[in-house]
Amino acid sequence: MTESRPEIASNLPTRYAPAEVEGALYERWVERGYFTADVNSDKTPYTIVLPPPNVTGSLHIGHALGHTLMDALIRRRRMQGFEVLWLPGMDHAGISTQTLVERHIGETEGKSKHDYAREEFVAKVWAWKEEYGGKILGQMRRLGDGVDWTRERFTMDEGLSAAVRTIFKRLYDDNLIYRAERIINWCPRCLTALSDIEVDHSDDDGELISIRYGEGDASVVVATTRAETMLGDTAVAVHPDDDRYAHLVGQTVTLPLTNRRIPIVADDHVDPTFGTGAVKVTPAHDPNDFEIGRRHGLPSLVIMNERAIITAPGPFQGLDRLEARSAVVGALREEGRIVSEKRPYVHAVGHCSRCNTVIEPRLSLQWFVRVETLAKSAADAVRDGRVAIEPPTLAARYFDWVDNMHDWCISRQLWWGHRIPVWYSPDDDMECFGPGEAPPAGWTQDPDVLDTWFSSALFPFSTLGWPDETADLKRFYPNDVLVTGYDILFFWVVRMMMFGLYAMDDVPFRTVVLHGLIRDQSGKKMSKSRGNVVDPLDWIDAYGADAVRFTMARGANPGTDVPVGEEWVQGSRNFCNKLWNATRFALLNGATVSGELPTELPDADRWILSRLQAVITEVDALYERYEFAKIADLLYHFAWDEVCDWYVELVKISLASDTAPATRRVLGEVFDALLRLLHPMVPFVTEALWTSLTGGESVVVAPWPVADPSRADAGAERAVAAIQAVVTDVRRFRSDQGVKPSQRVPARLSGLSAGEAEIRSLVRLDVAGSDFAPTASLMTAGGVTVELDLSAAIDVAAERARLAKELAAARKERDVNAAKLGNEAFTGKAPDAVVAKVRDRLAAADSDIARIDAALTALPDA
RNA sequence: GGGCGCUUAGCUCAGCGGGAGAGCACUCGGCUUACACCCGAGCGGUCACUGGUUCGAUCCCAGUAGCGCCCACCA
Repeated sequence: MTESRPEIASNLPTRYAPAEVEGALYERWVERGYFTADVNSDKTPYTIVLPPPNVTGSLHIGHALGHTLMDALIRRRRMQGFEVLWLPGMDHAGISTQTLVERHIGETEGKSKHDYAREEFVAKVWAWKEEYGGKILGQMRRLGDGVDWTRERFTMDEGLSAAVRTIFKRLYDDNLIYRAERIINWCPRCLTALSDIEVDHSDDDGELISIRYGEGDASVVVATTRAETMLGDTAVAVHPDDDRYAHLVGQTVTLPLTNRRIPIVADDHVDPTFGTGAVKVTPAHDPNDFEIGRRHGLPSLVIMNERAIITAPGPFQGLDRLEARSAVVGALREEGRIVSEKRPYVHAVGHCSRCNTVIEPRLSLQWFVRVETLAKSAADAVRDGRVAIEPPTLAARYFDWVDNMHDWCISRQLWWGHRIPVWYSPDDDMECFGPGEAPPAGWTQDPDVLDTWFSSALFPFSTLGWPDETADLKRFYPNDVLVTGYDILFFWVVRMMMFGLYAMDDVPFRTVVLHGLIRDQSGKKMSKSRGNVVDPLDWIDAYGADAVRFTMARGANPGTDVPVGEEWVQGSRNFCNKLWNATRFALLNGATVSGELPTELPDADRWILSRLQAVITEVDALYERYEFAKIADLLYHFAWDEVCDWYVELVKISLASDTAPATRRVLGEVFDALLRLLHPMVPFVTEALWTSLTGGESVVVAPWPVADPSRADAGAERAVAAIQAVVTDVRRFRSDQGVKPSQRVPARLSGLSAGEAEIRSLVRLDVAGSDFAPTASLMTAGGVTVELDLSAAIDVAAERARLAKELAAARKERDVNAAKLGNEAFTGKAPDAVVAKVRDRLAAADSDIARIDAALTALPDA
C-alpha cells in the first residue's frame, strides 16, 4: 500500500536539510541515466560543452556561476523534450600543471624536472593527474551539474590528441601554420614563449634615460627605458622627414661602452615628436626594432640568454637584466653620456599572466598560426548572424579583437602538452606527420608542445569524435550554446570559432552567452591578496547546493559582474526552506495532482492559476534571452509573495469548506508547476518536494510547464486585488493602532461584493455580534467600509496623522494628473492609452480624496 | 594612447520616454497550528552634475566630474 500524501508530509521535517538529500539524489540521477544523451533518439538535440576546467583545478566560485547557468539551460531543455547533451571535460593546462608537478616533485622527492628524462617527467605528470587531478569533477557533483559522465573527455586523451594532430597537419599543409624566427613574448621564469593574450600589461614605475651616442656634430641623443639593451643596438633610427637629423642619415655613430659603429637609418616608425626624435634600435630585443631591423637589413645581436642574463662579452656579462640596467647607466654616466634621467617614469610593462614575471621580448624560432583568413571567417560568422553573442553589447569587444589579431604563437617550451607533430631529418629537412603516420628512422621530433588553448579550441567537435565521422558528431555539432565568462572571449571563444569554422565548415555554436565575473559583496574583485576569495564548497556545506546556485542565478544579469556575499546565500537558503514548507503545507492539506482541473473554482484558485500562466510565459521569454537574474527574481517573488503570502493564506478558507476538493486539486497543480519551473535552478529541493508531492519518478524528466491561455482570468485577478487592498488597509490600521496580530476584533464590512470570509480570515475580524459597538470606521480602497469594535479607544491622533499623510499624497496625485489633462499639448500629442491612464488615475485620486476626507470627518475629536 | 561601460534607497543592483523598484540592512508589532531560515506594518531616493530634444526625461542627445574594465610594439 502506498503512503498517502499527508503521511509523507508529516514525515518531512519543518526545515529543509540539503546535506541529507543532495548526495543521494545526485547519484540516483546518474544511475538512472538522466544525464546520458541518446544519440539514437528522435528528439531534437541540444548541446552545450562545458568549458573544460584545468585538471589541476578545484571548483571556485566562478565555476559555480557558469555551471549553474549551463545546468539550468540544460535541465530546462531536457524537460522540454530535447535530447540534451552537456559534455564534460578537463584541460591539461600545460604551464600550470607542469609547474605544479615540478613543485610537487621538489617537495616530495627533493628533485627537479631536470633530474628526469622528458619521458619520465611526463609519466610523472600523468601519475600526478591520476592521483590528484580531476578533483573538480567530484565537486561538480556537489553542485548538481547534470553532465553526461559517459562522455567525459580530457584534452590529452587519445582521441583529442589525434584531433590535435589532425588539425595541425591540415593547417600545416594549408600553409596556415608556419615556423619563423620572431620576437615573441618570453617568460624568463617559465622559460617558454607566450602568446600575446598571456601577457598582462600594467603601468609600472621605470626610468627614461637619455643617452648621447657619437661625438660632436655627429652625435644623437636617444631615450630608453631599457638602457641595458643598448649593448645590442645595431642602429639609431630617425624619421625620414626630420630635418634635424637629415644630415646624419647614412652616417654612423660610435655606440658607447662597445666602440661598435652603428648606422643611422631613416624609418617611418619613428615619431619625431617623441623625445629627441631619435631611437636606438635593438632588433633582437624589441618587436619594433626587429621590424626596423628587417626593413634596413640590420643584424640582430642577441645579448641575453633565456633567463634574461646578459651574455654579451664584457663587464656586464652574467648580470641579470635589472642589475645590468643600473650598471650600464652607471657606466654611461661615468663617460658623461647621460643627458637626462627621468625617474620614476611610468610606462606599460608586460607581465607573464601565469607568474607575473616581467616579459622579455625575445628573438627565437617558434611556431605560429597564420590567423588572417581564420579570423576573418570567425568575424563574419558573428557579423552575418550565424553566431549570436549575448549580451550583444559584448560583440564589439569580439570584433575589436578578431579584426586586429596578430599571428598566434602556438609553441611552448614545455614538456607537458601536445608535442608539435613535426620531425626533422638529419639534414634539417622538416615534415609534419598526421596521426598514424610515422617519420623515417633517425628523424627527431620538434621538442616543443602546443599552447594549451590550441587543443581547447577544438573542444566543440574533438569531444564528439572528430576527425571520425561519428554519430555523436553528426548529431550534436554544432553545439547550441556556449556559456563562459567574458574574460575568456579572446582566449577560447575566438579560437573555437576559428578552428570550428575551419575544420567543420560550420560554426561551433549558435549562441555565445557571456556572464560576468564574481565579485565580493562590496563589488570588489575576488583575489587571494585581498583575502576575499570564497570557496563555494564551504557555502554548499553550510547552505546547500541549491542556495549557492540560486544566488548565482539571481545575480546573473547578462554580461555584468556578479557580487555575492554570504548573507545572499542565506537568503537563497531561506527561499529553499520557504519552498519546502509551502509544499509541506500543500501535502498536509491533501493537494492532488491528477485529474482535470475543476471548472467551478473559488476566486483565489482561479486567480493563482491565471497568474501561473503569466509567469510561465514570462519565464520562457526570459530564458530565450538568457536573463537568469530576472527569471530567478520573477520566480522568487511569484513563489514567495503571491503563492505563499496570499494564495496559501486565502486557500485556508476554501480548505475548510465544501470547495476543498477542488482547491486541493489547484493547490497540487500550482505547486507541481512551480517546482518544475524552479527545478533548473534549484534541482535538489525541487526534486525532493516534487516526488513527494506527485509521487512521480523524477522532476528531472518531468515535462516543462506550458502556459494555458484559457486559464487567464481577469475577473479573478480583480477580485483578489480587491481583497488585497482591503486586507492591506485593515492591517495597516491594526498595526498603527497597536492591535496585536493575534487579537480578534469584531467588525462589520460593507460595500463588498465578494471575499468577506477571506478578508475576515486574513485580518482576524470576527462577525459582529448583538453587542457590536464600533469605535472605528475604516474607509478602504474600492468603497469598502470596515467598522471595527476595538475594546479600547483608538489612537485618534495616530490615525489622523496617517490619513493626513495619505490625503497629501492623494492630492498631489490629483494635481499632477489634472495638470497633465489641462495641458492641450499633452492631450493632443500623447497616445490615447496614456491619456486614458492619466484620466483613470485622476478619478482614482479624486475618490481617494473623498474617502479620506470622509474618514477624517468621521474621526472623533482628539 | 585608443575603445567601452558605470554613477538610482545605508549596501549590492534591476528599471532605460509616460505613476521611482528588489534583496539585504534598519524601525515597530507578533511563536496568527506550512515555515521565526517566519509573519504583518513601516522608514528610506532633487535617479552624479550642467545644458538640450520632447506635451512629458531616471530613461534620448551633448558636455562636465568621479569610478571601473578592455585593448595597445611610442622608445
